[in-house]
Amino acid sequence: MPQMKGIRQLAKHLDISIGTVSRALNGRPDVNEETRKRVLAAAEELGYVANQSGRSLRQGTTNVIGLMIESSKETVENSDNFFLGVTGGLQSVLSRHKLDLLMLPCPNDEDPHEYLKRMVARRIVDAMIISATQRVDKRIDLLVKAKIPFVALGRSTSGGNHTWIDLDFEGVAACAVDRLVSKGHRRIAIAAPSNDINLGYIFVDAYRQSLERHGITYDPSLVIRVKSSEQGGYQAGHELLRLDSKPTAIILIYELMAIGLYRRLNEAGIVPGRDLAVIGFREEPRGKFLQPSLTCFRMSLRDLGVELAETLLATMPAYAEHYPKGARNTIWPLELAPGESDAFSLST
Amino acid sequence: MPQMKGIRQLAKHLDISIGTVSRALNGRPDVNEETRKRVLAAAEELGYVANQSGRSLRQGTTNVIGLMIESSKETVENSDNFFLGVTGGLQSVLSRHKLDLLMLPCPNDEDPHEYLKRMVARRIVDAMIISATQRVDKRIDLLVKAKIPFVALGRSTSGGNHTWIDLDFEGVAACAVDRLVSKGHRRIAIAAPSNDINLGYIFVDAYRQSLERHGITYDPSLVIRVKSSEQGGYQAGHELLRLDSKPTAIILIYELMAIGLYRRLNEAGIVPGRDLAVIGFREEPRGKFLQPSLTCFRMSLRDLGVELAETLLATMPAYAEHYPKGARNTIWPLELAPGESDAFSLST
DNA sequence: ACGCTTTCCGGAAACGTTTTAGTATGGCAG
DNA sequence: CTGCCATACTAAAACGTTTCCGGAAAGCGT
Repeated sequence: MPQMKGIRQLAKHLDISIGTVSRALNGRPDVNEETRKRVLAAAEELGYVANQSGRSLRQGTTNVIGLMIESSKETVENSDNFFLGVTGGLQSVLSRHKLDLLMLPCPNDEDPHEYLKRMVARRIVDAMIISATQRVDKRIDLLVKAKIPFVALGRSTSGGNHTWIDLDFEGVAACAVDRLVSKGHRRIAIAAPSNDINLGYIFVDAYRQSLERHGITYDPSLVIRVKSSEQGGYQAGHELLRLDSKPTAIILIYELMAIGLYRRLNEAGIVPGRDLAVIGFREEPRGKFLQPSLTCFRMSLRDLGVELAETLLATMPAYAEHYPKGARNTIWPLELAPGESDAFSLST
Repeated sequence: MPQMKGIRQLAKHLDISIGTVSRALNGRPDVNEETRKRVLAAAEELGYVANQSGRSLRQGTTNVIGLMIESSKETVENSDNFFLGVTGGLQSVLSRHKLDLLMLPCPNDEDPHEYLKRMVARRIVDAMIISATQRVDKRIDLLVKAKIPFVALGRSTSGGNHTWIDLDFEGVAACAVDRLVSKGHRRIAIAAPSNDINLGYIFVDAYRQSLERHGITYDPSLVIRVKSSEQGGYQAGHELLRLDSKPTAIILIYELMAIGLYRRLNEAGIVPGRDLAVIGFREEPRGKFLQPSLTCFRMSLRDLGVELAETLLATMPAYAEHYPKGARNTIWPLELAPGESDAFSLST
């Protein structure tokens, strides 16, 4: 049996109808257990696997979950192992339901909305996970209209109340501010991304609220808008040094900024952790490689992937029974990973 | 026109046959230019995109290229932005041919060979790029037998002479050894991965040959087999310190090892670049974040992606005409990125 | 007017699968 | 013996598209 042409060949080889073969393979009830065994054995022997095109054409389903990611220069530099780490957790859940994960990398010269539209129209996935959602994100309306179950990684105001999971920026900002204030700092700067990413707004808002909770008035001049890169960090250090009334602490939203900041501080003879308290955001993959080590926040990418998968399955009618999630929106916590960079204290 | 059910609706709306609509959309010659314009306009207006299942069922092609990656813990920690970086280059080429890229992440509890078999049987991709090839890799035989065009990222001895691209480990090893020898070093250690990955063997072989070219006899005790992780690097530092006749330089195959090595050296009061010369392998994303900065090697991930895509297209009959590549195997060069960690010199 | 080619389009088959409807068989109660 | 249900199967329709084949209309040289 060199060539497996399809289910027809398999049926002929077994001398039964193709309908029965199909039902046997798909675990349908109305097939003799004896027959099923024979079919399964023959399929295994001949290496038959159902053609996905024919299958999904007929039943309108693909058993594939899509994870849309962007490969822009900035994403590559800042997300790093993020997606790879998350996929581990995703798959550990999805594989239990015989679902496969496909990563859809949006070309960086193409509009993410157009890309997603094309992928959706192709009907290659049953459900989607989209990441890096913007404050207003057309992709969400698209998915809602196309009636494709999805979860957004990152909150958004688009498309009514869709399901999303986001990192606990408020918690992180509050924890960082609390920690710095408890060390006596009053003038705390923050380096935020200058682009339109949602994270920037939320983080700075939370930073502001945390300050005010401590009775510290929010000073807009301490919010330094720079690129989310090493250069941005350098620039942030530069801006910081030019302020009339210098802050004694700074919070960085991207840990990549830290390297640039350290460099600029070094040029000025300022030592992080001794002359200025520095707290970063995400640990991986570079936070702990700096000298002095960066105080920052940590989370389990794998666990986040598990949560994402379970949330997604809860939105898919065919699987929802196993995952009766109440909450449609989840705030994912991060844990403080203390380092040396915020050792500088004003308390006596 | 709320619901687009398919080409049939579109044809009815235009009052022409579905055959003509299909030919118009696919750019076939035998259709009036006037008609084609009308069809295109209507398709755009109604948001019609051909259902991929029906399409690929009929013509046995999907216009999708698969990139198989592994999301094992080790891959996540060491590959980092590697795949995301490469996809940028891949897509810049593929999109010119209206090909889409799909990343197939193999669950880390599943045998890569079984996973690939399933994906291939599904006929969801027209061609494949596989990565992290082993010395003997069953996936290659599988793809050859299934007659699926593919390129392996990493050389292998399986499956006759298939097409592959690999990093220039020989060049890197030679460059590192030459550089260290020129600074007077004679006892040069190497920290290599303890698992079966191809890279380990090739790299150490090249290291050995480079040494012998300089008339230095290869000393197996200087080859330290450790895990490709921070802990591995720490372990390597430990082993190094226990050697009777201590090396004056060390080459690290994974830059992630450097952080652990630095830590162990620091405990022993040894400063990299002053008391011991250290050279790492890949720069991104952590090499330059260390203090003192790590001398290591650098490459353009995007360019590598472009090369991969062009090589793959050359193996696909439908596209080969545009990419008449001669060489089926490519060694991808890396460039030295000097840092401070190998400043230690024995020359007078 | 005729035959020929070219241009354009409609009809229908085909891709591989799942699923619906229908059928033969046998058991069992009436 | 008849009617009825359960079981296990077959036959055929359906999914949406592309492509082969044939044919109508038009152009053109004779």
